Parts: sequence; C-alpha cells; structure tokens
Amino acid sequence: MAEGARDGVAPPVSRAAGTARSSMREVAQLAGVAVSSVSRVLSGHPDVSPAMRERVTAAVEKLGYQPDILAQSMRLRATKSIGFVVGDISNPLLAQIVLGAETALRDAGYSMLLTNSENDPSLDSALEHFDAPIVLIDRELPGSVSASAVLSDHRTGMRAAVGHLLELGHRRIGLILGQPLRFSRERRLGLEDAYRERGLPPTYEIVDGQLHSAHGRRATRLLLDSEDPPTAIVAGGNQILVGTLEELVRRQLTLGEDISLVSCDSVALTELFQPPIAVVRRDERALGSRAAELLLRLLADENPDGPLTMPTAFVPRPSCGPPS
Amino acid sequence: MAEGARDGVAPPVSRAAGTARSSMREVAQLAGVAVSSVSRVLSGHPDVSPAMRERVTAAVEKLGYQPDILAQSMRLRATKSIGFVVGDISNPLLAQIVLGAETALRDAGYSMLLTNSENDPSLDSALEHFDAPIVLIDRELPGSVSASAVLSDHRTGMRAAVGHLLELGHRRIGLILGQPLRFSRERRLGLEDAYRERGLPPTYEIVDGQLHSAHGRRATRLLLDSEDPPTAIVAGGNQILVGTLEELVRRQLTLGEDISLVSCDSVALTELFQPPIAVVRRDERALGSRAAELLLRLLADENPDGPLTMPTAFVPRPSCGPPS
DNA sequence: TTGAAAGCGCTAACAC
DNA sequence: GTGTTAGCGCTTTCAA
Repeated sequence: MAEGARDGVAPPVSRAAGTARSSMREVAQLAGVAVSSVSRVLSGHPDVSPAMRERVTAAVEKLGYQPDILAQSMRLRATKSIGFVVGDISNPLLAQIVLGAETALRDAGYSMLLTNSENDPSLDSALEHFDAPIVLIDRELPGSVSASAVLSDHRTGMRAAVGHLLELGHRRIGLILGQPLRFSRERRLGLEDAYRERGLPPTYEIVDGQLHSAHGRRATRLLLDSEDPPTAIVAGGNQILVGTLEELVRRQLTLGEDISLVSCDSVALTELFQPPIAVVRRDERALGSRAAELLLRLLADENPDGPLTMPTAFVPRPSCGPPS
Repeated sequence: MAEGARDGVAPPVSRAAGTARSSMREVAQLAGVAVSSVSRVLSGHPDVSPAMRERVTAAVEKLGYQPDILAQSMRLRATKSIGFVVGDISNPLLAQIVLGAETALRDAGYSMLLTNSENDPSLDSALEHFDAPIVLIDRELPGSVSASAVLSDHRTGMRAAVGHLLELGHRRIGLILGQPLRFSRERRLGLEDAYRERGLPPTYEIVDGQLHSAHGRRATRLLLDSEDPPTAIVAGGNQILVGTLEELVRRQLTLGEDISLVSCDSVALTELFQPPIAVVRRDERALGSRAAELLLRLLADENPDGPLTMPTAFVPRPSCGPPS
C-alpha cells in the first residue's frame, strides 16, 4: 500500500484544469439526443425508454461526465449542505458533537460547512433573522424565535453528582459555572435539588464566569482561599476543569483525599488523570447526530416537534472521597 | 444580555421562507436601471457614476437585497469554499489544525467544507484524479501526483527527544509508531540520528502499528514484557499516548522514576498529567493556517513552490528522568 | 416517450 | 457611463 493522504485541504467542487469537464450538452450531442432527455435519464425519470437510457448512459461513461452540482443547486434552489457554527472546534467536547453531526449528515448525502464563531455574541441576532431551519444544540434563543433544539438534561446528572458528594459527607461544595446560559442554570438547579431533597441548608458556593480555563483557575483559587473553603469542587465544563486542575496541582492537593472533584463531560483527561476524575457525562456524538437528523427532518418539511432532551449521567470515579 | 446560541446546525444558504428574497432584477426595477448596472455597482466596478451608485444602493437597502451566492458561483465558476478532509475531527491534534485552517480561510472570505474520512484509504486514489489544487498536511502522495504540502519536521524534534533520553543515561528506548507513513519514517530517522551521532549501538526497539490507543497499549505491553524491557518509551502520537498511559498506570509505574516517557504533540493531557509529560511539539494551528494560505495561493494561480516544512521542538518535562 | 424552449440569478462582452 | 444581450449548466413545463 502506498503513501496515505487523508488530511488536507482542497476545493470541494472540481474545476476545469487539464481536461475540461464535459457538460450535459456534450453528452446529449454525443448520444444524439436532447439535453432534456439526458437530464431525465440521470434523474431517474420513469418515462424513458430502455434504448434512450442505454444511449445516454454510454455517452456519460465515455465522457466521464459528472453533473455540475452548482448548476443543479441553483436550478433546484437547494444545496445539500448545511452550516455548523461552533464556538471553537479545538474544544474536544464540541469536536465530538461536530463529528456526530457530520457523520449523520454525510450518511444522508449532505456536506457540512464549519465555522468557528469564537463565541461572537453578534451571532445571536444573526440567527434571529435567518430565514431557514435552525437547530440549536444545548442552547436557547429568546422565546419569540422559532428554532428547534437538542438539549442536554444537565440538571439530572448534576443532582446525582452532588448527591454523591453529599452522601460522602461533603457539605461545603463549590460549583464553578460558565456563562449564565441554559447549561449553567440547569447545573445550578441540579445542585440545589440535591441539597433540597435531603433537607440540607444551602451551604454551597457558586462562582459564575466563562467556560475558560482561566476562569476555572481563578474561581478555584477564590474558593480555596475563602474563610470556609469547600471540601469538594464541581467544575462546570472541560475547559474550567483545566484551570481547576492546574490550581489543585499547584497546591499539591491529592484528589479524593485532600479534596474531591467532579467535572462535566468525559474528555480523555478525566479518564486518564490519576486518580481518574468523576464526571457528569453525556453522549456527545449522539447530541450531534440527533441535531443533524432533526435539521434534515425540518428541511424535509416535517413537523418540528418540541426540543429533544438527551440524558446525562453521573460517573463516580476515585477523585471523590469523604471529606478530609 | 440574552440567551446565547453559538453552537448549532443550519443551512448555510438562506432559502426563501416567509419573505421571498429579492433578486437583482427587482433591485434594478426599483432603481429604474439595468441589472448590469446593479451588478457593476455591487461588484465595485470603477466606471459608475455617483448618481447611479446612490440609486442602486438605496434600492438594495430598501429591499434588503442579498446576492445569490449560488448564482454568483455558477457564473464565476468558483465557490469561495474549500474542502477539508480530516481523519477524525475528535482527535484534538487534528482539531487544532482544522481550527487554524478554518480561521485563515474565513479571514480570506472562504468557507470550509469539513469531512471526516475515518481514514478511508480509498481517498488516496480519489485525490490522485482530482483536478483542482490540493494541499496535503503532513502527508505525501506517490511522486507522480502533483500536490503541494505542508510538512512537519518530526525528525529534528525526535532527534532532540531521544538525545535527551540518551543523555539521561537511557540506552534501551522503545519507540511506538503509527502507520508506515511519512511521519513515522521521520520519527524513526530522528531516533536513529540520535544514537548514531553519539556513536551508540542501535539498542532501541521500534513497534509499528496504527495511530490508535489500542496499538499504544498493546505495544507498551509488548515492550515491557520483553526480555530486556526499555527504560524509556516514546509514544509516536497522542492517541498512542492514551494507550501507553493506560498500560503504565495499570502497572503502577511512576513516570520519570520507574520509567521515562515522551510523547508527540502537546495536547492538554500531556501538560496536566502528573508528572507532566515531555513532548515533541509543533504549532498545530500554524500547520493548518499555512496549509490554507498555500491553497489560497494555488487558487490564485501563484507559483506552488515546494513543500513547506514546519519545525518541531522537544519540550522536556518531568516524565523523563535517569533510568532506574 | 422525446424535443424545443424558457428561465433560475448572475456577470461580462459589446454597443451606444 | 449605461443598457442590451448572451449564456453559465441545469431542470421543467409544454407540444408534438
């Protein structure tokens, strides 16, 4: 087997270079038929004689004809491609979601146009004025805007995670959240649920901020330096975890002994860190593929039915232990 | 600030929904001019009177006209979009490269069509018959095929890494490689260089395989269970590292003491693992952006000049110590 | 069952 | 400087 060449960049639509591409007109000419007949044969129209089908097919083969997708799209007013706007593809969580969506779309004969939004908030208003189907993933838009969505049930997973910590005996738990968006709200609610359903007073501490490692680090420092520091920390995102971990390592705290730690979303780091880090996990690829399927259904004018909610689950790991 | 909505899927080309999109003809009609004049104004043609410019602009504003990209592309025979084929976007190394490329392309007004090839080898032959510019990233195609490339100088970084281990006193070093492609060959050569330039006999062990964690794990087991096991292991890729790490952890070996470890490509895991893992690193985002720039130059018919080689560097970290 | 002709929305000669 | 015209490659009436 020769050299591989799987990663690279290239224009998607082949443009004429050495050998000029043949058009449908040329195929028709060679076959001695009308272009409309060629079109019919190629689009699988029922009313074509076998003879015609054969002549056209032969000419197509001979010329190595490939339809011009651009012309087709223009004529049909549909492109068989969709756009995916992601905050930052280098975030492993988002990469998994994108992978799930891209695979599902490819299976359906669609292509994905990827854009990194770098979390530009101006996109919100852009989406509001967009006149085509939109599917949001774990996001919500102001009520008026009609957009379908695939959401994660962060609340349930977080309730289980905090419940686990409470059962271990922790009472002061620090929760580090990102932007005040849906996922943060849900996580907060999950934590509150866990305290409430045990009849415990709200002796937790919540730090809002951004889904960035810098925030994770700052918030962790803040929590640990407070008068009555938490015995357990919950990092509300994989980027936050990075910062939190940096700070815990810097202070030479041993997870599961000196302090307990739970994170959200099971990225490679959480599984391989020693000790492994407990997480609230979800099926990221499924999140992407379900979103893709939903969009395809919307494009096919099927009923939008309400937002789809995907489960999360708490995965206990040795980073959690009784308070020291 | 209201809800956010940055991650999601949607068709990239707005299709008529409630409000029908206006065409250039309608703009022309409203402005009382010819379509060609509208076209000239919009494309910034120099020979247009200020009066004309104003009338057209007003009509455009009034109708909220946006040019039909599809029609434009069809007419100009160019789409302002390129395709990026990646083995698996959920690999953080590749995600960084994609991010670099996408950002550069976006800055140039291009869009990226992303496809996960799942390392399908049939793509190789597809690329060979592709009649448009191609840029390979850290890959080579059989000589005959003319494709530009951006390559990583793995050899130099690996030579430095192995040199470091040799200086620490290691003599039996195990190198775990992926597929027998360019990057593996280069890494092997780098290791050989390090031994040769010190006049040392080739007392290393090289295990070929795939860029997968399963291979990393199997190869690590193989190396450690051999008669004369290595005192240092070099993982030739971030996926391989995962497997290697799993096996080392399972055996409760302490990095930098019981065994030394070097990996390739500085992903989050290598920095946060305790102790941090030494790596041969490179600028992944630059790799992507340079590839994008190269492709854009090729599309502009500029000279292709030979493959561009990007540097790698060894980053020593505590996972390396003297042999036990 | 097939062909002729119109037209998707745009750009680029070419004439005026 | 501006308008008229042709046409990119395809699909789809409409007639025959």
